[in-house]
Amino acid sequence: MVKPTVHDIAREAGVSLSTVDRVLNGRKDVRPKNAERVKAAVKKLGYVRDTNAANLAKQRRYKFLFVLPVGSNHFVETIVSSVEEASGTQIVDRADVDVLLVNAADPHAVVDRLKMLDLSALDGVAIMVPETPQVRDAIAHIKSAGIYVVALVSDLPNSKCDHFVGIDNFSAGKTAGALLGKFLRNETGSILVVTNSMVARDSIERRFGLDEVLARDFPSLKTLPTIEFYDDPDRIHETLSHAISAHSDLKAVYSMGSGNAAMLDALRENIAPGQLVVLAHDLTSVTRQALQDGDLDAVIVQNVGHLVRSALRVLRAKCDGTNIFEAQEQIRIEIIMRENLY
Amino acid sequence: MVKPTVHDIAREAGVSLSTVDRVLNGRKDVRPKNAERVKAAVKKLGYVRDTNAANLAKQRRYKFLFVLPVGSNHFVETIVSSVEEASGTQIVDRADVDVLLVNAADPHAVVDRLKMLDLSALDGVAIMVPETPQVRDAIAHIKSAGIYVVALVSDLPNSKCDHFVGIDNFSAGKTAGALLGKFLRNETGSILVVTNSMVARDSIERRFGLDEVLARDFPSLKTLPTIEFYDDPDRIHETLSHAISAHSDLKAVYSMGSGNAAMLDALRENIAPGQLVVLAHDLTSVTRQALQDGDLDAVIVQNVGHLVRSALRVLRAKCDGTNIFEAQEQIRIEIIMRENLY
DNA sequence: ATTGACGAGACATACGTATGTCAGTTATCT
DNA sequence: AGATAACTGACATACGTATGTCTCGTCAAT
Repeated sequence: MVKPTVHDIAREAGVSLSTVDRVLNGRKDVRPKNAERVKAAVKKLGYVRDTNAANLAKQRRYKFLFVLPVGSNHFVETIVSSVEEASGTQIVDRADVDVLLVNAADPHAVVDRLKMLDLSALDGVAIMVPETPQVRDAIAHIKSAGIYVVALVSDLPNSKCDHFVGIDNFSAGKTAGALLGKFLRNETGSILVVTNSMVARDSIERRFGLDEVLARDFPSLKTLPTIEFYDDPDRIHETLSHAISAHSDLKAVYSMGSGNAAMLDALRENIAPGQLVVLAHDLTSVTRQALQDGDLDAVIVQNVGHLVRSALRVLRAKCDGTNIFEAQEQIRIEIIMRENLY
Repeated sequence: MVKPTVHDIAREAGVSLSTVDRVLNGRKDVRPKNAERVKAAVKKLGYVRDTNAANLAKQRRYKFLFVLPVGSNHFVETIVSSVEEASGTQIVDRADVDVLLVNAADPHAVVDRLKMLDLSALDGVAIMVPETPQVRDAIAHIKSAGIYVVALVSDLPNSKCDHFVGIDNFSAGKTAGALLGKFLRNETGSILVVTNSMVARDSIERRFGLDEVLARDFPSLKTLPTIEFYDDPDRIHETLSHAISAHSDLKAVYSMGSGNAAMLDALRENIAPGQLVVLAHDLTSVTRQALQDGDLDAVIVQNVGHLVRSALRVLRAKCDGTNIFEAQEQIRIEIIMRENLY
């Protein structure tokens, strides 16, 4: 049983190769009746286009762009280096991949940068910025140019993206809750929740998930109101030491976002090692070191290499018009401790 | 900057296309001097063979085989269905994938089945059986026929495999130890360790890892000698209920291998839900349900889809003579709870 | 001087698909 | 009916690589 080719289709349908090509590539100038016969032949013979041969013939190179937020964010740095790593892999075969760093804090700046893109030389964009009305419009504009867009890390539910590559942050929060609950089995006390900013939807969703699990399954643990850092190390030190002295029953700290370096510093200054359970998100040089040193009990992770490769695979599939294999593109919520660090 | 082709190499080296082809494909009839010039040109222009075009021209289809143990093993079932799922993906493009089930308990039977293989119609094998001298010889035989072999799940360190696809079981055991230690924070007591058989190297390595972490980091927890089930449900019930009554300070059960269904049944009969911390390996229908029901606190997992796809990617890369991307082929030790179940 | 082995080049064909040209055939509209 | 537009097929060329055949020069051994 050998794979059928366009020639087989042409023979089966009783039309010429040109007509088959016209049907397959959605060109005009083909009678409905013949189009039907070609489609029937495709179905009957189980023809699937040989994407490699097609791309070879098309001499096509894809151009993909990652739009990422700049800033003092270690997580983004790991994404950038994963993108660079992935360039030179089978995945980015026949594709050029670039990274564009934008100031995500300023929606207008983001949109301005997006407007400057040369859309004619672009096939797909993976974008990681908070969703604002301006951003939503910019994405609509990009998409109207026939460019595929996937949301990365943070979903953009109101923008018409082709795909979301990232974890479900509500589940991530629930996972944090379950982990804290099990780490504090049979204990009573309160949990400090910190993040850089509750404006980011990620933090909001994680907080919801956390509260749901703790309230339902671990009622002896109480979560304190979220403390926001606003990227200010001084504020981190001050608020943390204040919270620690204010809550004598404090049992754990859960950091939902970035700013882990300063937070860990502040913890080291104020409490003895191992006194509190400490949980954070994302594997960076900081959290990695903290796991090694025992300053963090566990980190909730979305594998960045997987994230980047998945985004590239999805964009390629969209461009090639092939199906994506859902199971492979599912980003898992991983729990990393010192012992299963990679 | 466009990708150089064989034509560019020929021009650069001042030889004909045929000569370039002879050098690139290791054929004879090339003067050393010319071979050098071609190699220099390849390096200078940064030529990399277009694998897709090459495979297209070669009209090549690869044939891969998964050799897996039969038996009442849910884990193997998940592998088989992952293999079937993956057939029909980009990964197995230009490849046929088969599964061969063998009776791993009988090394001679395994070897007999391996000897019956038509090696001329085979390009790569992913094999998951315990390593015995007979198996080692059979693998050497397969390899001597120019077929690539990767070890799956259990490493075969004394066989000359091309790759190992699976987790480090020593680290997996350490992860279990850390998890138990953190789940039983501030508690004192003993931990029951069960498995089907300590003959499998996986179990031995996991046990080593477990003991190392518990002894070093959690000295208040004591591990009991490993109980072996030998695939006997009655024995599971009997030994478990005996162990539970014999150790009044029992705090946790860690199941290192298969046989989880019967073990969970036995636990449900003998103890109240939530009384013990329960840990197991591998995500199957059984452990999945037990996580949902709260009968298992966590499962240590090697993602089976990833496992299968990695094996296929590695085999393809070996056949194509391309590099494998290590970071992508690293199988991670995942910790799954009800909240991050996928 | 002849033979033969080896090294090298020129050229052709193929893989499955894309795409263009051009001549020729229908269908549709006035 | 004639003009026009819509459709169709035959054919060629290309993508980058593989692989075959045929030719020819070189060099050493007979």
